[in-house]
Amino acid sequence: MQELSQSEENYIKAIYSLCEENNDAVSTNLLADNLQTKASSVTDMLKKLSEKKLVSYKKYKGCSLTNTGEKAALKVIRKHRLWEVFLVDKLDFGWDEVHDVAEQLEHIRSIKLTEQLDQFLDYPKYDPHGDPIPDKEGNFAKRGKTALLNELKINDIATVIGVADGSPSFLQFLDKHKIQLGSEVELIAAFEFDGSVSIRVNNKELSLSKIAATKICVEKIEYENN
Amino acid sequence: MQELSQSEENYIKAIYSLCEENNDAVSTNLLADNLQTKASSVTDMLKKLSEKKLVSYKKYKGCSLTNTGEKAALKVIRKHRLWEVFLVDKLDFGWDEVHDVAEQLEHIRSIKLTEQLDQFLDYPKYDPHGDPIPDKEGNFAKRGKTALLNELKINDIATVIGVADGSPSFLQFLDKHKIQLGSEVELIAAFEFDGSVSIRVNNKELSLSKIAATKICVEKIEYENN
DNA sequence: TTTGGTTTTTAGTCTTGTCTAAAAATATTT
DNA sequence: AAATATTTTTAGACAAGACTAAAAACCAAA
Repeated sequence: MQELSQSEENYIKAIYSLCEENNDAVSTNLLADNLQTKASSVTDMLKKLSEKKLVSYKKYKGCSLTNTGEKAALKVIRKHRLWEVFLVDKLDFGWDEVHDVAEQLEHIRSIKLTEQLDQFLDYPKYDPHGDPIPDKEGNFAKRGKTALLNELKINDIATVIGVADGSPSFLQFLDKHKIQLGSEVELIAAFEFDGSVSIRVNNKELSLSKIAATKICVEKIEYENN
Repeated sequence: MQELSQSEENYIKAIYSLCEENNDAVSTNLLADNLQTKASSVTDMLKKLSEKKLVSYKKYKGCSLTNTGEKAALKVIRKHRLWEVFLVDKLDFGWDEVHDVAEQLEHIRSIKLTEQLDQFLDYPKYDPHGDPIPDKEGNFAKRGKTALLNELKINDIATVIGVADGSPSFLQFLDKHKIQLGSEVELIAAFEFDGSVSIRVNNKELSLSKIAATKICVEKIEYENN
């Protein structure tokens, strides 16, 4: 597998995301918009990536990734998301501050670095935004049922996988209650009159307002099947 | 302070090191050698850096850093060495495996990243090779007396700040005996007939061969003065 | 101080990735 | 289906950073 430049990696990554979103070939202009560059630059790069068999591209018809290209994209995405976890979990970055730095760190070339980082972070399955982290082979952890905390049923147990609000005040709030990525929570009660819920976290009971509960993304843990 | 390209940072860093070493202006060829590039490329870059007032350069006379240039160099060196500590301490890299990766990581632009990393690593003063880490303002921790473990006197207490051998077998040896960067060691006895020593580490006594003792760099902890 | 050798600089070219302006292809509207 | 609008591609240029080959400056020895 050939070495890609940072620029090439950025294109591949953007194509991957846009393809997922639109379930379709990606247009030149959309890519240009996304990468904050000009359409003509995109055309040039698409030719190059097409040469390298990373992208399938027909003039005027937009582009999509080949298998090889997709693998390359997943490698970059894996690194990006692992670094995001690192920044939030270990360096106390806010969930909203991580993107620009991760955008740089994702291009560091070292397989050992990536794998050791993964281990150091205890093999996280989701990044701080709740997006799944591909494994070494590019497979996503098949994700369980994702929901907001307030959508759980009584006695459901779930893992915190992200938040829908990165404001400092909310993050401080979570911090105070020791709710982190990966925390296990159990829904004990839900109160209809104000939408608040009671949960068990860290073996303690905690009451959350509706506002708080709707901002916490969780993945239900299923015990019976599989 | 202007943004520097990776290439510019590499030049500045090299000039800094070579200036320190030779206590003199750095010649074009020496720089070219050091950076694995050609003299003509160096000349081009020196002109550019001279423009930017980072380097003082007179044709045919070699170059050295201005104050601004030195500050810039120390920032890069700070990042490089912090990342080295991270890789060795947290990701279990061998002391000899870190350089290439740190060479990439040192260019990541984020003040917050650097400062949080510093805190996360508990404000290390030396990197795994025993080189001092400049602080935010570019000041080195004024270093205590550096020595090899076998040069200590009986009852001396010192901190492990590096090794002179990065081979896997030696690193495994250190690992087994729980000798790490920052470990405190006390010399209990030195045996002349074979050069071996007894030390206390982690509240246990341990005997080291002469070969091992001469490969461990330490900094003596001085209690009485200062 | 002149000759020869080394080092450094200049001049010109290349690659990567970008840009603008203009041309070509595709879409949309009437 | 013709006219117009939009999108995409081409053509040509530029900046950064590197290279080769040749010229210029410096150094050292006879």
